[in-house]
Amino acid sequence: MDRFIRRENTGRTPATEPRVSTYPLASAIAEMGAPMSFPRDAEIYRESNPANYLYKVISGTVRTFKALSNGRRQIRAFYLPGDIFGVETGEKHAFSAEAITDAKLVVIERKVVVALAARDNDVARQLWSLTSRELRHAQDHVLLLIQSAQERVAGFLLEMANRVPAGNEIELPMPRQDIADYLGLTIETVSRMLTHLEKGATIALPTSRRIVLRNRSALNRINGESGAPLYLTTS
Amino acid sequence: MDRFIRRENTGRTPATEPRVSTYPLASAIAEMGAPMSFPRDAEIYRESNPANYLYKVISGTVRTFKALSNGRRQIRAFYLPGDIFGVETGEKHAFSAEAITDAKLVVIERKVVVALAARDNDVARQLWSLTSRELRHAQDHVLLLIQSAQERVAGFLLEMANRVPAGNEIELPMPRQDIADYLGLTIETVSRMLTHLEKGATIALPTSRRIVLRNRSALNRINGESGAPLYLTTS
DNA sequence: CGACCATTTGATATGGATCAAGCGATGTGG
DNA sequence: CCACATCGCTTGATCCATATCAAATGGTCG
Repeated sequence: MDRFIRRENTGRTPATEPRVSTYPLASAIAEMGAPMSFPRDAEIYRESNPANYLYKVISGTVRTFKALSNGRRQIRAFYLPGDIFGVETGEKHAFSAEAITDAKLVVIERKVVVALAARDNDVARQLWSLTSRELRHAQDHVLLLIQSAQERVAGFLLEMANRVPAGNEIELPMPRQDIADYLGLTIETVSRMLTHLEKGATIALPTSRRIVLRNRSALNRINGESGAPLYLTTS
Repeated sequence: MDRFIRRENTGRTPATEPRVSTYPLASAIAEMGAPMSFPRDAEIYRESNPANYLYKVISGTVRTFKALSNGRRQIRAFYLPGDIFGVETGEKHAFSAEAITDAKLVVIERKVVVALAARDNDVARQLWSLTSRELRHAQDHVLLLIQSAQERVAGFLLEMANRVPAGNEIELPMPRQDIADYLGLTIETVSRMLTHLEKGATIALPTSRRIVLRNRSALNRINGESGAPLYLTTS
């Protein structure tokens, strides 16, 4: 796959989850998956590569994206610890995946999971549910993209805040360029919208990567529509 | 549901498909579904209504959309004859559905299909596959929305042309406003892009609803990236 | 300390929205 | 059957949000 990929010292993580889990997919990944580490900006897989593996994020952040002809890039999603990605509808990946920060993943062969799903309805249902999550996310993404720059940035912040339920402070793992490519804006516009929100006391920016939501209802008001994006966390 | 809905004279359509079909979902719908007619602009279901039915388009065109707070509207998809819609990930519809033209649908209870899926893996797989199609479509939609107005319109025309494999002439069932709401543009911009394409001899517009693709490769060039959207036809 | 990279800030350009009017087809009533 | 109202679409003029181009700032690492 890539020169950056290397197997961990295979000291299996202690099974903190019950052996007969209500989440058989999660257990399967935990028990049969291989831990792997990727340094910052390493490629995990590339668009049009065969989709032979599923990935679960243990630590770090991953982006999936599509590179466009004109050099632009469309980021489809960010995956945080606990998220599963790489579930493809076809034989090939439709997007590329890269580590945004140093990341630890657990990797499991697709065919193992598919075989499991054939025997175990719960696994099948969970796979289907992963696709559903992706669908909901893509639909929310569409909704974001038809809004103004202000609204998109507000929506993005709320989305991230919902995924990291750690109060009102978010540590953004990704650079401005990634946010811009996710929102279909330029980094300059993203930056301006953030400083504008800061001037309005809606957020604070202790550092460029750390964002304090000082007025969530104002953000929700800006965001207007679109309801809480349930998002891609493994239940 | 709605005052417009009325059952057909229940003369079942003759089963042209083999009794033991390779598409058990399609047969189930054909055999157990109820035919219904909707006049132009009739509501089929509304956002947040319980999602108790699946729908298959027999004739006519359907749009699904979300109404936004500011009066705007985001059209998610157009469904043509043969397409199945109404498959929801949750208990409630996330979008509303309306007939764009007079439309004949076949309606089947969700729980019937779900029960069938529990026994028949093929049905389950087909349901999953419907979600996958929707996902692919939503992803293609995202890709459209980050492009220029020119590119979006070109992409839309190619998408429609791929779905109606009737040569180079498309009969658009929807008004400009629907196209605009699908592409996140205004009707004026859509109109301008079309006349611009016409002036460049890329398309012809015998009537406002009828579009002749005179130079598909030029359209593909404008569209640039994004690969053929496989789209939502029932296999 | 100095180089580098990410981010912010500023000045200007531009694509698409908005506002407004005209046009053509369709349907209705006199 | 024609005149007129209506509706969907196109065309034109102007405005504005965001892109683009350019430079300054700040933070990080050798």
